[in-house]
Amino acid sequence: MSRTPETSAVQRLIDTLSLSDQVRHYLLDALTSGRLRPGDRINEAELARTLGISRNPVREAVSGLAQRGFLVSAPRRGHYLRRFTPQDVDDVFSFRICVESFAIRQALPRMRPADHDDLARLVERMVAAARVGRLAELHQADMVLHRRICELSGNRQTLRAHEGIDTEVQMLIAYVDLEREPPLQSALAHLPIIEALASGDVERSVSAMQHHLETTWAFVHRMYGRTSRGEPLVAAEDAPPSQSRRIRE
Amino acid sequence: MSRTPETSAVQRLIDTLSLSDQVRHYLLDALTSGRLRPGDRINEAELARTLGISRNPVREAVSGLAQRGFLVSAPRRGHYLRRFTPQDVDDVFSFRICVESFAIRQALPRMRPADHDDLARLVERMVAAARVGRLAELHQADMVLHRRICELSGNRQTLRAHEGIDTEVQMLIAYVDLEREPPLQSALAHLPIIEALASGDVERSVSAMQHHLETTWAFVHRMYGRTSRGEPLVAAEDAPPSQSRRIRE
DNA sequence: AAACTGTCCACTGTCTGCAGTTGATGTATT
DNA sequence: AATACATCAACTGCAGACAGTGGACAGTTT
Repeated sequence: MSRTPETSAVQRLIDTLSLSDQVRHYLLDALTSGRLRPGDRINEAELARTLGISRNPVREAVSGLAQRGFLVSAPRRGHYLRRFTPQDVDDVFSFRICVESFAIRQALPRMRPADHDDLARLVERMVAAARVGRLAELHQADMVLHRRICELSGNRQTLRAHEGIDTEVQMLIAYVDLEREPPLQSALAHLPIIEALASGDVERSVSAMQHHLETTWAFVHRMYGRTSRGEPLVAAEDAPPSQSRRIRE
Repeated sequence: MSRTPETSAVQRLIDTLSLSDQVRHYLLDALTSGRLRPGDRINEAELARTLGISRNPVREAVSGLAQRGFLVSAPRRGHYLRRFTPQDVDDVFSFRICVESFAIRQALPRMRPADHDDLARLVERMVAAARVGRLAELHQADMVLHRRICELSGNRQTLRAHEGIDTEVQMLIAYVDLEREPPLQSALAHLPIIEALASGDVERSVSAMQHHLETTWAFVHRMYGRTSRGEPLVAAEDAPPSQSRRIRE
């Protein structure tokens, strides 16, 4: 049996997903990559045609993302990517600090040497990627590092919450990447965190994480101070309903 | 024009929801009320027949709840309510303490006298309900109180996270309400919290909240120590996939 | 010219039907 | 009797189609 390259293995895994799951990933990527911009509506029929499938899987994916808060829905008028306000940035990042600090507190006592090595390798990857300007790889490793800490906490609720936060953050920065933290600085900013973790000092680790997140927060906030000026900021969560059918029971 | 009672107004509001939204609420109620028990499978066709609708709205609701983690899905074999382990209890409650503490820190500086009165009235309702043994009303007010604090934080992420936690907690206690905290004690336990909030002392408020949640945590944990003994505890998140179709890119 | 009204189109929400898979039941084989 | 295999019913995943609504546009009125 001929060995297939890694991408094919991944591809085979993807192929086993239901169509609605594939659409969900497709849309999540569109959201977090900036291909879909705030205010953009999702045309179910058109998307279904584009993907070569029927509308049902599309609807399931879209409706699920709306339930999770990544899309807003206007009854009878479809779903769209909501707009972001400076307050959204503050909400996400302040909550993120809360969650990731908690993750560190739960993770650190459980961490073994191999885990510390893992994190160190991730930072190395970030630094290397930053040096050669591979930004995508840098941000990928960045995301993995933060998620890894949540995984190490062993708390499913924490990990789940982080998933949502991470998606929010990626959506926030997806379409305003005008000015980011310098890559190398961004990569090196994680060193104090893993060093503090390796030392076993919980409070120092939490402080380091908070400092790092506050820096990122400030960058994102600055972008929103500029880019969102004058735009209609508040998402239309209203919309008058209409029809009237009821389920039995 | 004849005035309709309040329930009709609510009913009219529900009627304006799409069928899938109605099913979603129906299922959430089934989950949190204990009508659906851990391990129970959801038969889409049967549920659709019961509700007198087609399978599509049912599928959308079910798939959304699965995406939010309230149901586990086994490809080609349907969705079911996952089983709960003692660790799930610990995960939920420790994270809940994290979130609600954070909510207090953000909410307290923003609270106005009217807000404190609001919370006080809720506790009064709880005590009154506890005295006359109206447990449903007690727990309802309890839930509203905790959510209200998250609302007062003004942080959408916090509120959203709390929604998930609250659902998890209700699912946890829905089918094991063998021994709960005595009603009156449960109601009175909230007094120190709102008193501390009224005094404006953040740290004391957080401590009071943590103490209260740890008490509840201990009660729920004790129930799981007993009831889940011997049962298959771990949810089946595995299941071998099969088919292979792909969306066009 | 502005506001109002009627018509039309695009899209969502829902329904019915079909194919493929899964798990179960029954049968044959050792 | 136990195991392997074939058969079958039930259910999920998906497709295609229809009805009703919302918004746009044009025509009419003041």
